[in-house]
Amino acid sequence: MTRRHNRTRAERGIPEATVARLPVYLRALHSLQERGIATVSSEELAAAAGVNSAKLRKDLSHLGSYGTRGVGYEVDYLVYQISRELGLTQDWVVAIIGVGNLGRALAGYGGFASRGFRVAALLDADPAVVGAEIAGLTVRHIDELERVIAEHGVSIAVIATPAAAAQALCDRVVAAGVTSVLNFAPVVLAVPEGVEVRKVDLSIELQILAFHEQRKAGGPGDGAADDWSEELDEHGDGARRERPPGTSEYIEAVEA
Amino acid sequence: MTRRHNRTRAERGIPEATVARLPVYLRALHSLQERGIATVSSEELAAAAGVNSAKLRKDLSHLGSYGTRGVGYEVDYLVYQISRELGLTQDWVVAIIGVGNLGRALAGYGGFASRGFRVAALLDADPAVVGAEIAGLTVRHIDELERVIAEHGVSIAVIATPAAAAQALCDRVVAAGVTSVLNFAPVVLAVPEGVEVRKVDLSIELQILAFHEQRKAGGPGDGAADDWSEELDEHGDGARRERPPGTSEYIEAVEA
DNA sequence: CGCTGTGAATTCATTCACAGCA
DNA sequence: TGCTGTGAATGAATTCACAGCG
Repeated sequence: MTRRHNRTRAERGIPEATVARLPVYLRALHSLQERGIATVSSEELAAAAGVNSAKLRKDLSHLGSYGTRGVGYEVDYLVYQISRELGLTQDWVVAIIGVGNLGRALAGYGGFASRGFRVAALLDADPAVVGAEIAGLTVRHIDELERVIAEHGVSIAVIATPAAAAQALCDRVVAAGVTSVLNFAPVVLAVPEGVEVRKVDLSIELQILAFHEQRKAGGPGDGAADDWSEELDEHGDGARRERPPGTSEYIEAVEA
Repeated sequence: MTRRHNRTRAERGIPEATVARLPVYLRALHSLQERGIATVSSEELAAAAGVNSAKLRKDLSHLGSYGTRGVGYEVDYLVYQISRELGLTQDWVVAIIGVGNLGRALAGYGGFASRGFRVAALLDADPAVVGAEIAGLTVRHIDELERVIAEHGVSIAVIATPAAAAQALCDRVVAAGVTSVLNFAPVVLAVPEGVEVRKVDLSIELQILAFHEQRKAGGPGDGAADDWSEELDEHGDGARRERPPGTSEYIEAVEA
């Protein structure tokens, strides 16, 4: 099935880097739609998306030839093509696992409901929160995970639990047939071939910012000696720097 | 200042891709520390971090020669070197702007406090939330933004407001001297040269997952016709697909 | 003419494979 | 011997620059 007429469609496979930018273009295009703009040039759209125009054109060329030379792109048409390419013309059923602070924020997040993503279930292990109604859904107990996934036909699981629980829950959702996972817990999840995991990690983003911030201030270590082994001796075997090391995992990513 | 003795340090500049992975290595190393493991090979550490060992070794080689041939890396030492490189041996003062669901989740997030990041202020525009105490901090009014930034020496701003407010607030924090921004609002922020912005966008992550999920199911469009202009005629100029387009921006990213 | 679409050139990142040191 | 550290090889992404079409 699929591929009926192959007009100009690039054969197989859009580069990952391009896929990651398509949602950004889509958002910029929606914003143009709202302002009633019907046509846009690569230069303008690129500016709105925060990339340069050559990159934008190359990205779009991977989807096909959807522009008009000398004119630009028709906004509505491009919205449709990108949406279709991203799979947003169909609905995806999402379950949120872990209804702590973050889980709640996600459950109430407009972005989920608004464009092809339907949050169908919230799950948690804490009896104090099971049964509560959040964002119009009743929180189910984690024991019901497999049943809930089958019941609703969940295809994307969002993991917003503490680090310690994440891998076991991931294993369970995968065993139950889910092949896409969005992970907010600060662990590297191991999954079998064919399962896609994406990770959102606040701590990592901050650390990357810190790196650049430090670089601006002039090189690493700022004041600390570069030679460590000598200091090790000073301190005995402990080898501690400014702060004592954290007691446990970096982050406990929310939990009710 | 800085660069005293230049031993084996790679001259200037660690690749971005490497910087983005250092926090992952660091977390894996912390986990090893907790388990009392003193030494680790590139193979083991790479497995824990979810990368291959050649990549890990090359990444670490950008920091210097911190391993021992035939043995591996000393965990404590490597933790210190990576921390220093990332700038985690000093404290960074963070302000969270927008105390909606997400802002609250962030304020309570262990990862901020636990490793060099100190949340010093919460700000919001909503009078109903200003003055409230959240995670041990009193929420200040957004009018006080500049004062609060100066007062606490904020160097990283976290923007967790609705999309519409984000750019204006970003301009203000930048004008107040902040050069690192972590943006949760679904907009592309424009900033002057020298200011670093990182973006966390839940909607984009989901869309990328949807793309891969769709690909597994076999090509885009799944059932929808590929030729669109004909359908355009059918529908008049509206050109709407399955769902009506969202009313406004994709996402309103939280707000009290 | 003004713009898109795209080969060619370049830069950046990953992987290979092994020399060299502990 | 067993590992790290790294040149060299490969592959991916970006950018350049312009041919070609509306």
